[in-house]
This record gives sequence, structure tokens and C-alpha cells, in this order.
Amino acid sequence: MHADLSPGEAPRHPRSRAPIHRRFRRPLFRTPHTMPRYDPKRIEPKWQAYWEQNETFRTPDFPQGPKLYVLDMFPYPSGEGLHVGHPEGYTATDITCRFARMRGQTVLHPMGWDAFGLPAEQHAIKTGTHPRETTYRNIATFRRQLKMLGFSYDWSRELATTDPDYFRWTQWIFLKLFDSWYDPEFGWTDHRGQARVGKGRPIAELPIPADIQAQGTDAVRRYQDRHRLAYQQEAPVNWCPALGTVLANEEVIDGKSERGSHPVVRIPLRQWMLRITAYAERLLSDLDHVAWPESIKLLQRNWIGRSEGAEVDFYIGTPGSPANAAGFAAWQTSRAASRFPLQPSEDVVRVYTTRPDTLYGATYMVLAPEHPFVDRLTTATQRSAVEAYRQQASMKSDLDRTDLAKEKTGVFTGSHALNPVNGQPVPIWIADYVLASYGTGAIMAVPAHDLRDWEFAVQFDLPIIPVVAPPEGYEHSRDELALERTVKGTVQRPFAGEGTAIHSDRYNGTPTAQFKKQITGELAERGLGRGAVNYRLRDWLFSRQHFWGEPFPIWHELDADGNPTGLMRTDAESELPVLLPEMRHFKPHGRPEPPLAEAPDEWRFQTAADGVRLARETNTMPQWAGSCWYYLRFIDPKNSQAFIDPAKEAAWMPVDLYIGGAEHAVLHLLYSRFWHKVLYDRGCVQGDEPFHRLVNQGMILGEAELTGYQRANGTWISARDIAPGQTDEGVIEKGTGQAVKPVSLAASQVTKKGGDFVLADQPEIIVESRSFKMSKSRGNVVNPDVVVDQYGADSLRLYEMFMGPLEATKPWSTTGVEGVSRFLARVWRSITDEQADEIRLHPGVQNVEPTPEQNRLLHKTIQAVTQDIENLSFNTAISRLMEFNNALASSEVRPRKIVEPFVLLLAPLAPHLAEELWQLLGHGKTLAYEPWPSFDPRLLVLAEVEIPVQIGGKMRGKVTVPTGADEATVLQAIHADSKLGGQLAGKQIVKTIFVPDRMVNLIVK
RNA sequence: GCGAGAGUGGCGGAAUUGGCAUACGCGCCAGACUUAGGAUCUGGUCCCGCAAGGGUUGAGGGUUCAAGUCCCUCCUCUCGCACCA
Repeated sequence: MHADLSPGEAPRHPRSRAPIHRRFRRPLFRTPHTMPRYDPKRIEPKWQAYWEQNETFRTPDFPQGPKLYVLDMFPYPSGEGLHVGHPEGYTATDITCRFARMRGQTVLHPMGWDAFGLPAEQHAIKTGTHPRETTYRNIATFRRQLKMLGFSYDWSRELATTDPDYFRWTQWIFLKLFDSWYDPEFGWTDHRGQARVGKGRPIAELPIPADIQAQGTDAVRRYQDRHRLAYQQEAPVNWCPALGTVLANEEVIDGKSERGSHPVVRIPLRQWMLRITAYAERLLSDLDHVAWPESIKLLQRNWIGRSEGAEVDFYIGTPGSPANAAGFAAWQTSRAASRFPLQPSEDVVRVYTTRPDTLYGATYMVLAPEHPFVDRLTTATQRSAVEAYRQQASMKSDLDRTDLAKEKTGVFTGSHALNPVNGQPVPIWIADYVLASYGTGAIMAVPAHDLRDWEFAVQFDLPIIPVVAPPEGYEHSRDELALERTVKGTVQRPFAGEGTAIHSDRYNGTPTAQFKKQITGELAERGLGRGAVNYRLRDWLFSRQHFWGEPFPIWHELDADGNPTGLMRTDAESELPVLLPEMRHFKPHGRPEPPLAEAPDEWRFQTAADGVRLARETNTMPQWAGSCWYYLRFIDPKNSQAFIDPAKEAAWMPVDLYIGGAEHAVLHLLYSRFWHKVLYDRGCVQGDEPFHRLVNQGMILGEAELTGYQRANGTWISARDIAPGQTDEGVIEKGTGQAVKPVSLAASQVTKKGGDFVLADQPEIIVESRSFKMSKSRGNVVNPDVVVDQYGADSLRLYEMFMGPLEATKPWSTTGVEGVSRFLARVWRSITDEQADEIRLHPGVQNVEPTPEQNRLLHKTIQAVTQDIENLSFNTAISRLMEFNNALASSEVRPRKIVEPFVLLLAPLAPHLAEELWQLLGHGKTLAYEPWPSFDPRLLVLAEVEIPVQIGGKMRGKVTVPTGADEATVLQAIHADSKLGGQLAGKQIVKTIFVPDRMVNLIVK
């Protein structure tokens, strides 16, 4: 896809050249004896061993003094090993932790492994290696790599989600979810003392309706099962018959399997669901209590997708007796008495709408193809068409169905419903643009005021009645204009905004907002509708058809024939963990069932004490499960009595700083918050939000690449003339549609012209310059092992922090690493004696008082570095340290009083080098708990300041005046200045803007 | 399409939140030490101009004594969502 050879240039490997030369040549050409140069290969393992042996970063069970819980999103230990993206966030947290320790905080900073997951299982299918083996081998690699980078984790708290000691409690939490129901009306007071309504409660407290009670214990159990936060439902899965396995959504691309491109069908399978929707409102409103980036909060808000509107019932008559005027009248009368029922009755289709004010414009209805009433509403003449349509729709995934580019499709059922406000019959259609899983799975279609309905109505020639007049001077949106049509010479357009009611009986003239409120109230009074809130958020599909996941602690009861009865039992808490069975073969067995269906019988079945045959649940939990609560277990990782000791939980939670990739902005963070809230409701934890402050580190891209484009005949073509996007064949020329070949170019072949890069010998050809996401296929992945080998861990850490703001996306640059590596070597040389044969202090490092200038710079640096680290602005902290070192290196005398604090300032960022220098300065133990240097603000003040002078808003010069000088003194200095005074001569100062110690602006005439 | 964020030297990026634009690093140029240098050190490096001076923060407009920073219009890029009634 990407040609690697640049014309006329020998192939070149960007990373391999310089360092090899340096390693071999430097000692050879050095002066006779080897000088004690900066040597990370010696220093770094030495201090890593020291920290490990002395348990320097071991965290006590309870904080002594102020606590700080700093957490990284723990990695999935892939077979590829650590990526340079990982150490970015990890370095940021490590700096924060080291800094906090020096400031006297007790820091909890743990690391672990999100170790269940598909790749290990796929590897097992291919090679027969047990996923456990692969996983623990990968973990060992990751652990080695992280230790090599010198992170100050408390490794005694390490955990993996695959450890039975860990997933024992994952299963335990599942049982809590299974044992809970959500009571939306329960009033209580939260830990902030605020009154709340709605809480997760023990299932034993679920009120059982009398009619259910009367049907016996099995009925009661089924009723309870329907209300649990963990419940079962038939849900479609991606079944690939050719591969004989069920696929995850991300393994399906365009309806075909990612591997092999085999067709994938959607078939319903019994699935576990978690009722996260019950917590939608709290997940939304509690975002106000956390210090997260607004953008992430917004993402979550959009994902939850709250909307307000109304539910309205449309009368359809009873099965066998379709809607008629008499039935409609009777229904209205009975509804006025009974009010609006919680569950829709058999004689209505219930719709959800955000625009109840457009009820008079509803000219048809649409049900989702899966709506339970479709069968009964389909008339004989329509039956075959409806069946065919439903069949077709069931094959499509949600993704296919929501493909916007497509025309709307649908089929008439043959039946009609009656509009509750005017009794008008409206035809009932089914169409896949209505989703079964949102709202009530049915809509009233108001084509005049909904773009989707408009499109559908035009497609199937259904009536369009405008019922809202746009406000005066309304300009139609681009989308509205795109759907414009002309009927008998009149232009018609949909209008989706708010305005004033027309063609709506006595409501005519009512503004939209008022109309909504009014009609919702009136419908409610007549028992025909009610105000309703809906969420885009769906319940969480919590089961996977995989082997390498947590087994569910659930048994299914079997009848005499060995068929499941639908009733369930749980494993007792004391029987946890439920371990995975020992299996040898991981190959798919060819049936749409989980691999665990092949487990040995002794794992699969048992007979309960009461003689009932039980079959174990064979689905496993998704990878999200283990990461939902790991932050809690880190606080008390070895506890065998409880998932966490409540006293420790109270002492350490919440997580004060959580850093990780933005790719988890929605799902992981939403799922964790949900579990935490359930645990909170059930009294297992004491706060309702787990992560106080969240920061997303940006992505690190590969090194910038210059790309030119060449036609088949070898002529160049400007990047401007390349069609946007790519096809399978590669890149296409805009005008001709001809395929062109991308060619990597060397920097020497390219120059800058205007805002573009162009070919040096053909300046009319524009070349593309950009960085790409690191990927194996592109070959631009940077391996941390290689970087550490060549430059050392401190250099890698420092470079990743120096690249730019933590949250920004930024390209890798090998020369940039060399730059920071040179800085560390300069620090080494400014404190050690490079002339000596052995390592010793630089002769300039003396026990003398610093000059006022040196002292001022030190205090300025302390102030700036302190602030920068607090703000996670590590790039500027590093540049401050560079400035300081530049000054230090250029002065003959380097007083200890400024060298020592400088080493301490460097310590969080480059801990190995700092420890080594600290030791060299004569200190006997680690600097990890040395007090952070403080600064004296009085020392920051200069005796004199240079003030910029503007005349008429333009910079004209500068004057030097005593600090704090008043306006008159400064003006005097300006007039005395030869240049400035001259410019003012003969002019009249109309106005003076004076900012003390900052600037002066003179307005002259 | 909708939502969010971002556009500053050859490159990564700074800029007391409206007050000296381009800190720091890379790269490049020159010099020093050298048999040699891709090590190290010194100096230079936004653009035009010999200079005086003028210009410059994606483009255009506005507010202000003063705009990279605030407001409006537009362009480009990145990320997220995408028939949610």
C-alpha cells in the first residue's frame, strides 16, 4: 500500500543508524581513559534494584496524613508487549506520585492486568496453548517492561483479573447485581445528606403483586427474575456458520467476519443483561460531582441521551375486531376513568414522541419489525410481504439498518389505528428505521415535521399535513432543503423546528413549547398519554460466547427431560470462585453456543440437595467486568474475607487522579460508575462516584512521513489532486479516477513553499506531510525496549513528557529523544567531573553561598516546576529545568545550595539520574521522601524591571526602572531615553495607559 | 450531517489568561577542539530589508489604548456520534 523506497535513495532505517555508531565508536575515539559519562545502563538497573529491595514505594494499609490515590488504566497484556503509548500516561502518574510523596502525601499507586480477552483465546484456538499460559507469559513481559521504566508502583498490590482470587469477587459482585432490583420510587438520603429518589434494593424486598403470589413460588421466582439488575433475555448475536462461532461486534465488518470474510447472521440467543438503564438518570446527574474534562462528560451525556416527551396510546381495537368508531368511544370513556395504565393494554399501540404538539399531523404509524403486535396487525393480504420484510430485517445488524445513505424501506400491515386526539384512522406500517429497542418500539409519524418521516412518506406516497408554522423569517436548514419537493407547482419542505400550531383544532396559534406542556397534561387527564423520559442508553449485554472470561456463578434448573425450566439458582458465596473447567481443545464446536458447552460433565452438571438437576451457565462475562472494580481491589488486594475492607475503602476512595486513553471515555467509565453505584446502593462502598479527577492522555503517532504521489507512468501528481478517501486499490487521482501510487520521500527531496511542502526539483508538485497512528502494518511502531536500550528509561520518560501537552495527540520524533537524552547528559556533566578518571563531583560544586542571581533563578525554577507539575504541564516543567541547567553549566561555581534542590526538582521526572546524583552529593538514602524544595517569593522580585513602551499601541522601545516605579518615574525615564524621547519630541501625550512593572502605552497626537 | 477540540518558525511546542509573540528542545548554518565527527563546546537562526524600518499567530472582519488570547463569518485538520422518534 505504501511504497517504502524513495527514488534515488538507498533504503534507510530511521532508528538504527546513529546509536549503533555511537555505541561502538565513542569509546574508541575517546581520550585514553574512559571518562565517567552519563550511563543509564549502569544507573537505572541499580536504582530499580534499590527501590525493590528497600520496598521504597510500598504503601501502608492506611494513609498517614493526606492520601492521594493515583491510578492508571491498567493494560491488556497483549502479545506485542508494551507500546510507547502506555508509558505516556504511566509516566505522568508516576511523576505526580513521586512529587506528592516528597510533599508528604501518602500515595497509593498500584498496577495490574486486564487479562481476560479474546486474543489469548484466539491464540489458543490456533496453537492449542492454554490462554492462561499465554496470558501469564504476556504479563511477565509487561511487568518487566514497566519495571524497566522505573515506575514507583507498589508492586505488592499487583493483580490480574484472571486470578481466581480476583474474579472470585467479580463473581461476588455479579451475585450482588443478581440479588438487586431498582426501586424508582424509593426515597432516601445520600452520603452528602441530599434527599434522593430511586435506589437499588435487595430482591427480597421486591413487592410481589397478589396475582403473582397466588400462582405459587415458581411464578414469584420468575417475577423476581424479571426485575433483577442482572437478568436474561433473548438477544441477537453474530453467528458465523462458516467459522462455527459467535463473533463480537468488532469482529464483524460490513456483515462479514473480520477473519475470512464469511457471512455473519444475526440469531437470537439467551443472553445476560445488566439493567444499567435504571441508573441512567443518576449516571447523568452525578457527572456534576466529578472533575472530568467537559468533553468527556459531554460524550457520556450524549451516550446516555436523555430526551423528554410523551407516551401516547393509539387505539387499534382488539384482536379479531379492528378499530372502529364505537370501540374508540368506549375506549376513551374507560380510559378517562382508569387513567393511563403503566403497561399498554392489548387494544392500543403505545408510541413515544418528543413532539406531542404534532399529534394532529400524525398521518401514519410505524412499528419496528420486531414489535410484538406486528403479527396480529398484519392482514391476510399483507402477510407475505410483511413476513418477507421481517425476515430481511432480522438479518441486518443495527449498523446496517442505520446506514443513512440508504432509502427508507417498509411495508404496510393492512391495519389502522385511531388518532387519540381526533379519531382519524392512520395506517400502521412496519419499517426498520424504527428501532425496537428505543422508546416503545413504535412511533407516530409526522412527516411534515420529522425529516425521517418525511422521507418515508414521500417514498410511499403517504399524506403530509403541516401542523406547525415556522416562525417569521425562518430559514430552512440544509437538511430540510435537501428534502424539498414540488407538488403541482408548489414547493414543499419539511420543518423540524419549533413554531406555532396550525391545523390543530382549538390549539391553533399555540407556540410549540406551550403546546407540548398543555397537550401532555390534557392527554394525561383523559388517560390517553403521559409525560415520559427516554434514554438512548441500552441495557448492557453482559454475556459473551467465549472461554477466556469469568464464569457466571449461576445454575439452570432442568426438568425430567433435561431441558431448562427457566428457573435459576446461584452458587453460594462460600463456593466462589467458580473456576473455568480444564479443557484441552479450544476449537469452535460448530454450534451457536459458547465453548463452555463442551466442558466436562462434572463441571457442567450437578444435582442439588433437593434432587433437582442443574446445568451450569456456559456464557462468560465480558472483558469489561474485571475492569469495572479493580480500583477497589487495589486498596485491599489480599483480603480473603471480603472484596474490600470498608475501613480501607473509606480511607482511600475515591481515586483522586485517573489517567488513561480517551477510547474508554464512554464504556469503561460508564460501566464502572454503574457498578459503583449499585455497590453504593447496597451499602458495600461509601461514595457514589469512583473517579474524582480524570485526565485523558493523547495518542502518540508515528514519526512524520512525507508522501508524494506518482502515476503509473512515473510522473508526479500534486497531493491536492488526490481524491479524498481511499479505495481498496489505493489512491485515486481526482480528475481521471486513475490509480496513483503513494511514495515515501526523504526530507532532502522536499522543500517548503508557502504553506505547503513541495518536491525540491518540481516545486509545482505538492507533497503530503503527516503522521499516522502507529501500526504494525505501516511499520512505524516504536518499541520502548529499543528506546530504553539506546537512551535509557529516564530519557524515554522525559521525552514523552516533553513532546507536548499530556492531552494532545503528538507525533514521535527520534531526534527529540536524542535531545532530552543530551539534556540529561548535560545535567550529569554539570554536577559530575568529566575530567576525572572516576566518578566524582564537579569541582565547581562547593559549599558556598549562591549569588543573588543564582538564588533568584533557583527560586523562580522551584515556583514554576511546582506549579507545572501540579497542573500536569510536564513539558514546561522540563523546559524550566533545562533553562536552569543551562545557567548552572555556564557558571564556574555551582553552590550545593542550588544544586541539591535542582536534583530534587528533577527527581520526579528523571528519578534514576536524580537518585544517582543525590547519592554522589553525599546522601545515604533515597530521595523519594526528601521534602520538596520550597521557594521564597521575596527572592523572585528583581530590583529593576525592564518595561516595554508602546507609542500609539506599537512597541517602540523599553526602559529600565526600579521595581514598583510609579507612572511619573516611568514617564521621566521614557523622556530621558534617547530613542523614545526623540520619538515623543514635538508630540502631545493624549492618554497614558500604565500597568505597573508591566508596560506603558502612550497615545500621542 | 450533528457535537467537541485544534490551527503559532523548517519541526514538536511556549506565552502570569487581554499587556515584550516565537521560551525550551529538534533541525539547520558558522566556528572551536580534532587524523576524523553524526560526540562535545561557542555563536547564529520567524519573514522582507545593506540599514533605518516594516511585516507576522489558518483567511477576512470587529471590540479595545492594547488581541495568538474576546466577538462574528469562512476555511482546514483531528476525535466522537450518526435514522434514538
